[in-house]
Amino acid sequence: MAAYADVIVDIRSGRTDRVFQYAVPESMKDRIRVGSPVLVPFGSGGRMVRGIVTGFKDTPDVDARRIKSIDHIEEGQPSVDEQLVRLADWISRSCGGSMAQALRTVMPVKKNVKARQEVHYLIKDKEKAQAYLEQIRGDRRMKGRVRLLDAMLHREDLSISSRTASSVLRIAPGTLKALEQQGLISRSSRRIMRNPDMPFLQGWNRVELNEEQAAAVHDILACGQECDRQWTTEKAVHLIHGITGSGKTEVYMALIEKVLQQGRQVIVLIPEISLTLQTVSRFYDRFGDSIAVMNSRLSAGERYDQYLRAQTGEARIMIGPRSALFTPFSNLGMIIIDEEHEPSYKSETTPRYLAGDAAIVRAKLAGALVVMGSATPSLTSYSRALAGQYTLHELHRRAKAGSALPQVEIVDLREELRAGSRSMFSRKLHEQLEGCLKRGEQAMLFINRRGYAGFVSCRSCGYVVKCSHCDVSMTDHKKGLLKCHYCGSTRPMPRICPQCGSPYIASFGIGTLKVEEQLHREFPQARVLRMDRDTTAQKGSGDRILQEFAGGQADILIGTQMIVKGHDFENVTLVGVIAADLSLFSGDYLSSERTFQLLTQAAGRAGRSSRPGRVVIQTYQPDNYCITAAAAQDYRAFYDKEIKFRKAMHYPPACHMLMITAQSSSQARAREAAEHAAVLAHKIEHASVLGPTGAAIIKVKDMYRYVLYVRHERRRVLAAFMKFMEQDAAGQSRAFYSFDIDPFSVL
DNA sequence: AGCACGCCGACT
DNA sequence: GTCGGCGTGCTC
Repeated sequence: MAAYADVIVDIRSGRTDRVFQYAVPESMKDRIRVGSPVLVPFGSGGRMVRGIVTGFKDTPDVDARRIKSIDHIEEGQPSVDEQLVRLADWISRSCGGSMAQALRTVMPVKKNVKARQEVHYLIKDKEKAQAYLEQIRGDRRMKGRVRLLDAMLHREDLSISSRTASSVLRIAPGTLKALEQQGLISRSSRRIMRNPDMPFLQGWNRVELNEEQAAAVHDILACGQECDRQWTTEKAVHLIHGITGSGKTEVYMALIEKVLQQGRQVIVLIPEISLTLQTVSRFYDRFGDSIAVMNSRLSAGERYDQYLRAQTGEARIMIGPRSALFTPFSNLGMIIIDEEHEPSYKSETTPRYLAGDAAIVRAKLAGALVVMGSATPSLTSYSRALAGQYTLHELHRRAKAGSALPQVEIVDLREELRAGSRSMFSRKLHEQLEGCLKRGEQAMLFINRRGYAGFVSCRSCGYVVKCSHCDVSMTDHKKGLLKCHYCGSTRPMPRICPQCGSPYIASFGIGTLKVEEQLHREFPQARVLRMDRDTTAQKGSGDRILQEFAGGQADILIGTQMIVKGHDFENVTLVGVIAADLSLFSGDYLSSERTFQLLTQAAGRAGRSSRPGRVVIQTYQPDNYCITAAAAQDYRAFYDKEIKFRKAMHYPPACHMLMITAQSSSQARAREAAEHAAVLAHKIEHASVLGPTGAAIIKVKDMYRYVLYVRHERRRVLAAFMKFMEQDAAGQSRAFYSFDIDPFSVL
């Protein structure tokens, strides 16, 4: 073992963001390794600080007399996997932020002091339990009990650990207690040792794969075998582009099964928003409690338990949001990223890593495969797949027998206005809603409130005011003034439409509440549920609304984008998009992509079972390619158009962009700081600099904000500049800088 | 982040 | 003459 260790000293400052060399005392040499948490003397006075070992060397880099010794290894503190230390190094270099910050993001949370005992519950009498289950099935107040008994009865040993019951099945402690008191289950602290070699796959709920699905599974596994010989990105990274309802989840499950059979583990990333009971229970049905679930709602202790389950091999599948990427599996075989295009796969705090890119790095370190899937892949991923960097798999057919893609109609709202229809429901949508209600089927109304900031458009011809330099829409900035969020140019609000001369030009804003009111007026008999940020503020209320709707307790569900993400409602035959344009001109380069994704996903909610689905998309831009392509569920048509636009405008993925925001309570100082950053940015070779300009909302919480964009072909160059700026800024406290690298969701 | 070193104003 | 202000710089 080497004589010297590289240690990252964990101090909350960018100034010490480098390794410091320490001597390894003889007594530690057999125990210390990369990732070990250590206590080292740092600075004058021999003050002790925490650190993480990131590497070893035989020779000192500096005068050996200056090198101190490691004090001790912090036993009991969680250590970091060697692979994860290297992943942290990549994150720090490619996404900005200090190495200490990167290490903190890949590290497990601090251990909970109290040791956990293994409590198990066992079904006492199988027949009795089954009879009781049938008796309460369908009772909505007994949902937890049904879930629990179902799971337990499906297990060979008729038992379940309390940990699995609460974290995977979300069973309340009271439910367990009640069933125990009824004498149906018994509590014990017996430890069931699972034999890892035992066939543990239960095999129920398995679905035959169709040809397309089977082919994708086969091809991916074949690439996996080649990767075992030599790992390459082309062979290891797979993008499944499958239309809504094409059964991507079944493909994932088949893959997971195979990887588990090889004795390797799987990480499944899903967007935070779809970490619902429905999604997780699907996996649980198939794989039982070899599943661990990460969730932002878990406490630190619970989270650590999930880590432990993964580390000890008790769990072999980790399902969770992007942070699940750092699960310390020893023999990781596959990382699955569901709904790959979702914005929640990018960290919104430093380090701003992209789960997809980080997954590829982790997979490379582990020799594992990456499988990304989406009905609407991000432009970046799809362009990489077309360029041959990833292997592309296309699923063109809906998996469920008899289910077809819905029939989509676009309603031109300009025509509606001309025909004298002033309601936010077009005649077409009104008629469809009526029919839907009459047949006792359900409808979803989707309104994208994100565009609330207010773009300016003409109600008569659909004209949208755009910036002449940037080809993005201008937003209603303050009274009478329009502004471009990219270059900062302004122009006065036109009184009449510059295109058709109509006076019906105004900024546009509409919300879910308005839709609900209108619905009550036009369909007083309909039972309506509303789901948006206001109604889901309470923990668990989102799940409740969705379950009520799934249970048929409402006819119409109104909501923002949160209702379109991956929920399967069998009885929904109509989807209405109130104003498709709302997200189209929100003022950033991603607005088209986001609109297309939302519309495609929304349309995909209709007709999931055998009854035919219908979709009505209302818009002022019936000819816009985002809308026509989404209506036709034609991803490729959208992609081809959009990628041309991005290339022409030098927007990602044609290049990378760094956004620097300078903030200060003094407007002059904020502007100065942004200008200072711009001067420095201009020195980067092959970079182009946009701005600085005042932020769209210049003053937030009494802080003035100026933004600057730096474009460069290489992300690393931008990350390095960001690091430099962080340290530069720490030295001169003229203003406070914050940074973001593309893709940014909102500007 | 801490802590020492360092070079200018009001004090026992 | 000295105590101490916190500006600047370093920490293996």
